[in-house]
This record gives sequence, C-alpha cells and structure tokens, in this order.
Amino acid sequence: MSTATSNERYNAPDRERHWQSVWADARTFEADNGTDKPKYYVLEMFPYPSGRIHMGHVRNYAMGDVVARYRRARGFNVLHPMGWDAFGMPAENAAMERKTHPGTWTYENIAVMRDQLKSMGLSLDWSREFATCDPEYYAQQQRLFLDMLDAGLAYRRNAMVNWDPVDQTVLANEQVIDGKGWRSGADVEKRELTQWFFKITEFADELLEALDDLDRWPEKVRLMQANWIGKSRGIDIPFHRTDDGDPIHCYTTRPDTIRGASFIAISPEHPVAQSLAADHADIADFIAECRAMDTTEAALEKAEKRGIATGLTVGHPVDPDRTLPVWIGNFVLMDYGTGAVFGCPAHDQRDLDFARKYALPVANAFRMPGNNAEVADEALAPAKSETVVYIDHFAGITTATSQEGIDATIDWFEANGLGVGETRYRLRDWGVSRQRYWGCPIPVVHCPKCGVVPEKRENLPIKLPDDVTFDKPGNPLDRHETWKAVDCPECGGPATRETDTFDTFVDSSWYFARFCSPKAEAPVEPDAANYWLPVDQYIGGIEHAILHLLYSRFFTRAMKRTGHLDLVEPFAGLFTQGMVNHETYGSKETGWYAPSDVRLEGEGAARTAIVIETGASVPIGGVEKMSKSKRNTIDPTDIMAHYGADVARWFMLSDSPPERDVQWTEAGVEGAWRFQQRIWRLMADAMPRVGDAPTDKPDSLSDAALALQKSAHKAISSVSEAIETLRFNRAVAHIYEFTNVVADTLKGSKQGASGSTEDASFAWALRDALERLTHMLGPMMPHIAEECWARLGYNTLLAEAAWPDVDPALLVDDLMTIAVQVNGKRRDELEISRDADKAAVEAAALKLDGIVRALDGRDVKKVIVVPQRIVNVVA
RNA sequence: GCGGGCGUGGCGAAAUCGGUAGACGCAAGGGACUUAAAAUCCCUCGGAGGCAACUCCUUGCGGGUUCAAGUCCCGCCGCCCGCACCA
Repeated sequence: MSTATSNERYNAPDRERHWQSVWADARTFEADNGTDKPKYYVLEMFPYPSGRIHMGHVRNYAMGDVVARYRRARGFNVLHPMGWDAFGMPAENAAMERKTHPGTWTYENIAVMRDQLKSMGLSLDWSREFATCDPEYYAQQQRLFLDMLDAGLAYRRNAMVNWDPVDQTVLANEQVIDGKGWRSGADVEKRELTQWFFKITEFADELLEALDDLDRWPEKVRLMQANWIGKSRGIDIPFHRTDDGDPIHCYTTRPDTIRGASFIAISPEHPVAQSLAADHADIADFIAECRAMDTTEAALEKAEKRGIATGLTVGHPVDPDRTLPVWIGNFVLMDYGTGAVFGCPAHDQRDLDFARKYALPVANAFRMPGNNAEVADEALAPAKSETVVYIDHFAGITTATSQEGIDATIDWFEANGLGVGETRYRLRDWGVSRQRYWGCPIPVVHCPKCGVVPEKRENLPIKLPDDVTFDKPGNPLDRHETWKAVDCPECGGPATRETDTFDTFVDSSWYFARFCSPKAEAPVEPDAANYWLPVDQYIGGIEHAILHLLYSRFFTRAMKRTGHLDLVEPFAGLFTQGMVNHETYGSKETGWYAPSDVRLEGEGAARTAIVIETGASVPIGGVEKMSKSKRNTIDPTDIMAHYGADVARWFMLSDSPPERDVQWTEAGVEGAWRFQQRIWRLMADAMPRVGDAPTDKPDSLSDAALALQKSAHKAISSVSEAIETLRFNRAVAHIYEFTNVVADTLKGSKQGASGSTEDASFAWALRDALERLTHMLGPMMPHIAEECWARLGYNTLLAEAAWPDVDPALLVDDLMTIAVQVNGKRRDELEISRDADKAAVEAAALKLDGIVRALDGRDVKKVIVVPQRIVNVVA
C-alpha cells in the first residue's frame, strides 16, 4: 500500500469496489444455520424491483446494516438476507407499454438493483437471495395454500368488489380514484364475485391480545393494529316485526340509548330489503341507486344520508306501547354487525340528521347533569367518563356510559331475555383473489362434476405460462385455453384451472421464514426456521404498519397450525424509519424541476431557484417526500459514484433520529464527505506518531495517554448503547466527538525523546484510540474502516473482528465538575473529588466566588447536595 | 368525530432518572495559509445589556407542584400521522 500524506485524498469509489470484492471472495457475510454463537436475524423489508433503488432504500438498508455489522462484531451468528417482492401490477403495465414479458422486465430490474445494492457495501448473505416470482418460491406458497385449505384457513365465497369494466379486473380501494379506475378512467362498478379468502378473523382476538407482548414494536404500530382489528363489546337486540313477528336483529354498543330509539334502518343489501324489492318498484330503484353509488372514502364522507320507508314497523323491545318504522338507509353497512341498526337521534349526530330530514321523532334516553334542554341540532353525546342521568328503564342501573355501565345494561337485557351480548371485530377476512397474470397462481381446478378441487401436491408448482399476450385488457390467463384446460385431479375428467392469482401481500407474508432455508423442498425446514426465527430486528416503512405486518402475523400463526413453524410472532423487534425528503423546485403552474436542473441563488428569504436551461426563476417549494411526480429525487447511484457509499450511508444516519423524516441536502452530503476525508487525514497524520508502539499496554500511562484512553472507552460505550437502541444519529455524534478528541490530542502533543517511556505510552494510547475509532466507524462506513484497519497493520478483516471491550473503571473520572446553584440558578461550578462526602461538597460550594457574590451576605436557609450531580443553595 | 404523536438557536438536533439547556453536525461571520481559488487550520456564533467582570431573558402560550421543570400536573394554541357512515 502506498504511504498516504495529508494531501492525498481518499478515493472512495475505488477502495469501496476493492473491499466489496474482498468480502464477497471471503464469503464473509454468509450465515451458517446453527453454530454455538447466539443467533441474530436482521431483516429490512425487501424491495419491489421497480427498476432503480431510491434514497429510502439507502436509508433503510444502511440502518439494517449497522445493526447487522454491530451484532456480528458482538459475537452473534447473524442472518442478514435480501430478496425481491417481485410479483405485481407494474410489471404487467410495463408489459403493455413496452411489449416485453413481465418476467423479463422484472428480472432485468432485479439485476440492476442487485448491482446497486452491492455497491452500497451491505453485509448481506447473497447466497440466500430469491424473488417471489421464482417458481421455486411460489411452488412452496401454493403448498402452504393447500395446507391452509385443508386446515379450514382458506375458503371461497361471494364478495362485493370494485370492478373496472374496461380493464376487466378487480381494483383495490386505493386504485379507485373519484369513482373511476386509475388506469382506464372508467366508472367503477360494484360487482359480486366469487373470491378466495384467508380466514384472518379466526385469529382476531389472538392477534389483538398478542400485541401487548410485542414490547419491541413501536406503540404507534400496535395501536394502529388494535384499531384495525377493532374489537367491540355490544349486544344483538331482536326487534320483532308487527306483521309476521319475525325479528330484525340490530347490533349496538350503546344499549343504554334504547329509550331514544325512534326508527330501524337496514342495509340495502339486507335480506328484508331484498325481499321487499321484489314487490315494490320504488324500493328496488333505491337499492339499485345505492349499489351504483361511489364507494371511495372521499365520496362516502360527502355522501348524503338517504333512506326510504319500507312501510314495515317493529315493536320497541323495552316499551311495548311503542312501534318503530323500518327504513332502508344507504349508510348502513351489510358486512358490519347485523346489517341493521336502531336509530337514536337524540344521542347520535348521524341519526339526528337522518331523523330531521325524514321528520322522525327525537326522544332523549338520558340527560346530562346541568343540561335539561331538548335536543335541537346537536346530538347529546357524553364522553365515556361523564355521568348521565337515565330516564325510565335504566334509572338506578347505570350511572355512566363507561364500559362498566354498558356491560351492566347488556346484563339487564340478557336477564330480561331481550338480547344477547356479543363481541364483534372490525377485521374482515382477507380477500386474496386478483384477476391478474403476474402473480402466484391459486392451485385449484374447477370441475363440472366435482366442483372446486385442490391441485395434487405432486403437480406443484402450477407455473405461469410464458406465452401470454397483453394486447387486450383483462387477465391473459383467462384466455389461455391450453393452460386453462386440465384434467380434474379428482375424477380425471375435463376441467378448468383457476385463473385468479394471489394478492402480492401473500408473497411477502412468509418470505422472512423462507430465508432460513431458501432452497428447501418444503416451504421451510423446521430446524432452520426454529433456529433463526423470530426476526430479532425488522426495519421498514410505517406504511406497512397494518397490512403487511398484520398479514405476516396471521401467516405465522397459520403456518404454526399447519405444522410448518413453531412460533406465532414473526418479528420480535420492529423499527419504522422515517422518509427521505427534499426541497421541491417549481409549482403546478411552472411544472416541477429536478434538483440537478436548477441553480440556487441567494440566502434566507431571498433564495431563488433558476432553471439552468432557460434562466427562468421558479418558486422553491416545501420539503417533501422524494417522488417522481414532484421530481425532487436524488439518484443514489450518482451519489455513490461521486462521494462513495460510505458517505451516502453516513449522511443517511446522521442528524435526524431514524424514526423521523430526514431532509436530503447537498451541504449535508458534503459535510459527510469532509468527515470521511478528515478520518483519512487523521490516520495519515497519526500513524507516524504510532510508529512501533508497544503491543502490550504499558505499566503506566502518561496523563495525555490516560485521558485519551478514557475518551476512547467512553466513546465505545456510548456508541454501543446508541446502536443497540437504534439511535444512529447519536452514535454519529459520539463518533464526531471522539474524532475531535483524537485530533486535538494529536495536535496538542509533542514528540518526546525517542524511546522515552512517556512517548511509548502515548504511542500505545494513540494506536489504541485509532483502533477503537476504526471499530466505531465499521458498522456505518464499512469500507473506509477496513482501509484504516489495514493501515493499522492488520491483514485480517475488520468485518470479522470482535468489538472492543470497555473497562468500566475508565468510564468514571476521579475529579468531576458539578454545578452550584443559588435559588435554582446556576452561579458557579465546583471541581471536586468524585467521592467527596456531602459535607465536604457543601463546604467547598459555599466558598466559591460566584456563590459568595450571589448570596450577597444573605443567610443560607438550606443547602441541597445531590452527590455527583448538583448543589443548590437556598437563601 | 375517535385514537396517537410532536412543538427547543438561522437549520437538523442533544439533554429519556426532575439536577450546568443548546452536545454533535450544517449554515453564517471574522482571521491564517495562498499570486488567487479550492482544500485545510484557528476564532465567534440563542436573545438583550455592558469596556469588562458580569447581569437579565429564553425550550409554543398561561397557570401549578418542587430546593430545582425542556422533562411532572392542569388548561389553552399550533402542526403532523392513523382510523372513520363501525351502529
């Protein structure tokens, strides 16, 4: 290696390629299934192969890599794999636009992105890589499905879906914009289709209860999942029809409002409504209108509450003298509760609006203390903790609308035979059928004689056919006659393959388990899976807080029930990182300009962005998530080619706490780059002073050497703690601080007489400090750290070296500085021995100039001494 | 509407046990080196006052608890996120 001088710059791109190939050749990061070391499984959410990596990936994978490299150095057997979430619609869209096959497009993207990830220098075990579109992967997914079918965890039923009549496919709710298909622009219809479902509701209560034990998950994510599962305790109350006595069951969580009931509203899809439609044209019309209604959230928000009277009446369950009219309401959901509700206008705003519109009566069920007014335009809705005074039935039974109060009213209904308490969930079963080509085929066959028949396991995988065309809308599988035509696995007669494929969330619901044994002939190898799982640290975006993370929790339970796994929770630790933002340049009017298209001028409020090509001035907009539409993206490849991967990683870990959004700035990257060069110069300047430092710690250290050693041990301790708690920004700050100490120490020291004891102890301490600094840099800037390691004379790899030990004795100082306050205001500080007793501290504090001056002759009333922390003199 | 989070310098942020508010970085200003620039190094850097020693103010706003509050409690204001015809 050449001898660097202070002027020589560190050539990051060149050295990074070198170390990447060294790691690859040594197979440094390939994990063994089972060693006597403790295991640690680090996983970042695998990417969709869209074509190029973006800064969000860089941030995500940089964080995961810090954890992986740190744990490896701490003696763990680390599994840190990478793969591709490779099925999905963009590949089909690309196929339509570019006339390529979705598979070709996907695998080409994977090749590009793999190279990009490799240039980041991540400590990944590439030998375990797979894509979910590999037949070897989806074959095992089909096997899992058949097992789940056997276990009753998968089933088929009719369901209402968003149907795009032009593209001829089901659309997810997110793909319906203003009632129109996002691609075709066609009016979306509601259509009833037979769909495959996974029975996630089977585990509703368990998925909810187990959240309490996920103590290394963000509280926010656990709350979001709890809300999504939406457990509620209520009661099913039958209201009997006055004509034939048949009950209409209404579900409510507020049985205490029964006195205020003034009508019943049923869903347009309710069986009673459906049967009335046969004889009444106006009701049939109303139902048809409701069905055509736009179902997007935004539209529902604005949608008018409308209804039609059925002419039916029911008896009031508690008050035999009263009858209530039955209405059909467009706001009643068939798939929540019983599809029927009783309206209580006095205490529910929506019911009140409805009652006013159709002139229905309004009756109070209770009054709130100090409020005896009749309900006018606003419903009387108490907070859960507020005490209310009931009228009639519940007078004396409940005193509050708390859960205890509600439970008491439920008991009352049950005791009187008027209803049955029920626990309900908002969570619905997971519909997984998609009318798409580029997904995992659902391995079943439709036989005219035997009905729906599961494929035989020996016929798996049911592979996607390659000869498909995308010149027509709809699912190419559906018009592929030879692929569709099969013999029935049961009777051998002519039958048809299922042409729906799985939702791509199925693919990502168990990939973490597959990484344990990616080549296995079964979905997982139990020994490998039980060794590695659960994932110790999972890192990804908050946008997956519900869907992916809930589905994975379900799948793990399903895989336990079907005998594949021996655990229920896949991710012991979860971390959700923030986004990468950038300023925007331009506006809707001027169009948006990429950061490389503009030149920035001026400062503060006078800053302007000039379009380089035209010289036009455009507005500088807000700091927003990097996105193609606003063109405020920075390509990681450019950054890595220019500054190197270490710099990109370092900047992504600096400054902002990892869970918060970080702003990408040119100045910030340059700061990271300067730091890298500074490390390089520091090594170059310090190595001559290290010279032939003794390898063993000298018996006694000079003051300077001891001070440096203490700083080094404190820094290692702080950085370790910061990494373990995933506070990477603090780890970065501690490294900066320690780098400053080493540089200052070097500058402040003079070379003594050659061979002197003092000089030898300094050389030893300096060398030790540089080694420790190198270790600290390792997880974050792994390439330059290897370079420093080599420079320190090692011919081993830092990536395989053990994290340095900390001597606790070096973390404490004998002398310490504590603040001294007078009446709570700092007036001076005291340097005193760490173990000075209270009396000594008090005496010394009262003698300080600043304290004497502040007291100004006043009597001391009291002195509070908190040893090793503070003294407060009360005067 | 329901649930949750956050408000600290010009900026990103530290201070997570109630104990010196602003570590560390960025930006900015001044200086050294240089023919010059870049790079590098040194100094200043929350606000106000003062020649200085130093004093006063300061963690969204208003109260409170405490010897001591960015941190705990009560009440406001603002921003962000999630869920939502959920009965």
